[in-house]
Amino acid sequence: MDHSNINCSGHGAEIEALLWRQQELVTQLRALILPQLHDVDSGSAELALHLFDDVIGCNTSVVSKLFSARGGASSEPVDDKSLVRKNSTSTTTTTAHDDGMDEILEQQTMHSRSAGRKRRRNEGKRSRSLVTNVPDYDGHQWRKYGQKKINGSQHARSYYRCTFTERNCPATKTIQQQDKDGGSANYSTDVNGDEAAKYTVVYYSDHTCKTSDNMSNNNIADHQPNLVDIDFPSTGKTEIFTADITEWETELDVPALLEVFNNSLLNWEVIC
DNA sequence: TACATTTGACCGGA
DNA sequence: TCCGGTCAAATGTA
Repeated sequence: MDHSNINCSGHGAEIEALLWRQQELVTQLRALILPQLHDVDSGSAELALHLFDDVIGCNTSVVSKLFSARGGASSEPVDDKSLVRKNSTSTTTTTAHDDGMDEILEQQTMHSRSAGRKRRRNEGKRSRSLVTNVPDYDGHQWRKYGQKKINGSQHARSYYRCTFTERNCPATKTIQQQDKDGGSANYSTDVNGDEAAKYTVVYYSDHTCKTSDNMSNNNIADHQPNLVDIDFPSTGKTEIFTADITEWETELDVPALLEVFNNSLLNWEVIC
């Protein structure tokens, strides 16, 4: 891509938004395909997961490289609070009590608690928010570590972290079902005409566990991808991509998949 | 028995 | 003081 052709001051924001939209759609496609693919061939599912993550990673890099020169004005959907959070060094001072043993025990308790606590909140972490009907399966393994009733919301928010925290994977996510009375726009209808609940999913940080976990369990040597030719009419070129689709392409009903994408059931939104 | 989930308490930022 | 994110003991489950 010729970066010089991108006018960041003009259409930059629009291009950036489109790139993020693309990324969210790929994420959506991943969530849609992987569960089906996993039932057919877990090996292919793992490879597809890796490919999807690579695509998303490439997209993120493109956005970062193209717009990093805009003085940090990237519209990457990060947590707003992180932008206004000051770099405070103040610490909470413990009120001094003179209650002998009780105070010592209390201080020890307080110390052990605070020492065990890691950095609070998701300040400074990258975040990506989206709305989906299928919040659970996104190709990663999550462990729920909390649930909280949120003010003004009918449903509690669930907190998840990556199962592989022992590998220092910092990825976390929150899932919150959208309120039903917030208008029909927040609810889509499924194939039966029933209202399908929509969930706001916010991902924090990136997975650092996937390469060691997902790929190590599969014999990549036995999983040689096939080459796929894709024509680009705009450039007149034919690019060769690697993909392993022969094993599952017959299992997936592609026309139905496209129809689903046109259906409001998968009306994803990007929350910036 | 090991691992996952639930849930009330704790903590820190606003 | 309120609110939301996290901790960790209790509980559930395979």
